Formats: sequence, structure tokens, C-alpha cells
Amino acid sequence: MDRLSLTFSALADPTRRAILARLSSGAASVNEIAAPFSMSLPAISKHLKVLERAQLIARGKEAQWRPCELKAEPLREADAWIEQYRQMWEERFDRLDAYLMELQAKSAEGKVAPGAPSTKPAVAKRAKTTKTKKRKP
Amino acid sequence: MDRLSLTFSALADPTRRAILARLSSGAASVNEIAAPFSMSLPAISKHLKVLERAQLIARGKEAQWRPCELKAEPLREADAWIEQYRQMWEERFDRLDAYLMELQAKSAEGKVAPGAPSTKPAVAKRAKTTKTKKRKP
DNA sequence: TTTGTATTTAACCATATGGTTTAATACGTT
DNA sequence: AACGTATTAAACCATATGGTTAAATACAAA
Repeated sequence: MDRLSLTFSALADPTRRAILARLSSGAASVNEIAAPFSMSLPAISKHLKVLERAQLIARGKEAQWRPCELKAEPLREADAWIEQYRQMWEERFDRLDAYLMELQAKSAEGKVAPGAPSTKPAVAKRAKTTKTKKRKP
Repeated sequence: MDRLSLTFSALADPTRRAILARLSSGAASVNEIAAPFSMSLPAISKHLKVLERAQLIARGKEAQWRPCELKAEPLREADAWIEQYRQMWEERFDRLDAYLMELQAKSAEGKVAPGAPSTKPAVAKRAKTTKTKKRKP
């Protein structure tokens, strides 16, 4: 299986995401990792194997312990993939911004009812800092 | 299943990622989507159902066509999750940079053997250009 | 109404996933 | 050597996944 698929499918489980979260604050033994969960040790062991295959963790050997350490590299690749789509969800705000800017314009002309919400600063400001991409008509 | 798990497991398949890529350049019918692949139409239909359940696509109805449209919102959530780990993979480069900068310093003092590899520009420069992703203002 | 096109459903198959319980293994300590 | 602890392996089970082919459905056009 390709690396991206391995990464995403490793992340597609809340237990495994929780394990990564735990490891983000330092390496840990299998028992330490298992402690917060209400499942058997072998189940955790299997999850760790999945994470290891995805290279999201690396394991050491110290006496009878196999400490696990987080390896973020695959996350970087996953992030790079998702990154491609960033503007797709930013666009949404752009259109909202455009709409709100228009409202403001009208407001300046005194065409909006007195009680209309003030949409000016927080959101409309984003229109300047967000890159826009045109969508097909 | 929780939304993040749905999203990641939907992304954990190259066919589905390719479908999303196709849809990022505009909506398409099932047949159009299926064209590039060498698998049966029902297989594609199933993939679309997975994407739909994860809310990565939305479907319309026009005559006998059910056009698919990309919805990036879940990607934004996935991105936000991964974001937590960003510094984990940036740190790594920071340390590498620090090390290489140090090497350069020694090199400047003439303490490195004549044949030593020149590590100067390409990598050490990264220390300045490594982008810490733009966060919300 | 018949035919053609687009798409989904049904039934089936093989393999993967996530869990269990019961051993087995590996190492440090007594 | 025997024991205790940490971890994995084996065998098993239920359900999910990713694919197939054949049939059913929905709509447009002739």
C-alpha cells in the first residue's frame, strides 16, 4: 500500500489518534500507552503495529520494554496533500467576504435597515489576506 | 463513526483521492468520474458513497445524472487536526539547520578537513525560509 | 411504448480490521 | 533455576472494505 494511504488509514481510528497525541508529549512504553484505554493489551499492541507500519512511530528496545516514539514525517506528507485543497475551503470565506463587503457598500449608501448587523471588521478584513480563486460559472 | 475517522478513512484510498482531485477542477457525472479508472461502474459508485458519507462530496440530480461536487469542509477539519503536529516535523529541520549552521561556523574557523562536504547554501538557508504556516490572524 | 443511457442495488467473494482470550517469549530479579 | 513483568503471537470471531457480475431503476428520446 502506498504511504499516503497507509498514513490516512492509520489516522482513521480514534484510539490511534489518541496514542499519537499521548506520544506527542514524549516517548512511552506499551503499558503506559495502554493505561488510559479500556481495551486489552494485545489490542493496543496491534494498533501500535499499524502506526509503526505507517512509520508514524518508531520503537526502541530497552530491557523488556519497547518504547514508542512519535515520527511526524508522514503527517507532513498528509498535510502536503491536504494543502492542495486549502483554497477550496477558503474560497467559501471569500464569497462570504464579497457578500459582506457588498452589504457594507450598501450600508455606506444608507440602503440597509438601521438594525442590520455590523459585519465590518472581523470578517471583511479577511478578504484582503485571503487568496481567492475563481470558480467556474 | 466520528467525522475525523470518516474523513481519514475516506482519504485512505488512492482511487478516492484521485476522484477528489478530479472534482477539484469542477463537478462531474459518475460516468465522467469513472472514465479514467479501470474498474467497474458499481465500484466507483461505492467509492462515491464513501465520499458522500464523509461529506467530502455532495450530489445533485439532473435528469438521469447525479453530478458530484467537492466539499472541502472535512478536509479543513483534518488539516486542523494534523496542524497540531506541525512543529514536530519543523523542529526536526530546525535542529538539522542548527547543526549545519554550526558546521559552517567551524568551517569558517578553518577547523574542517579540506575535503569536507560543503553543506552551506542549500540546506542551511532553509533555516530562514522554512515556513511556519500562516495561522489565523 | 419501446429503447437507450446513467446509475444503483443485490448477491457474492476474498481479504482486512478491530476486538477478544489464551499462550508464548524476552528480559531482570531473587 | 524460578518468578514476575512487559510485550507479542495465535487462534478465533464479527464486521467492514473493495472488488466483481447481473439485474433493477430512473429518466430522455424516438
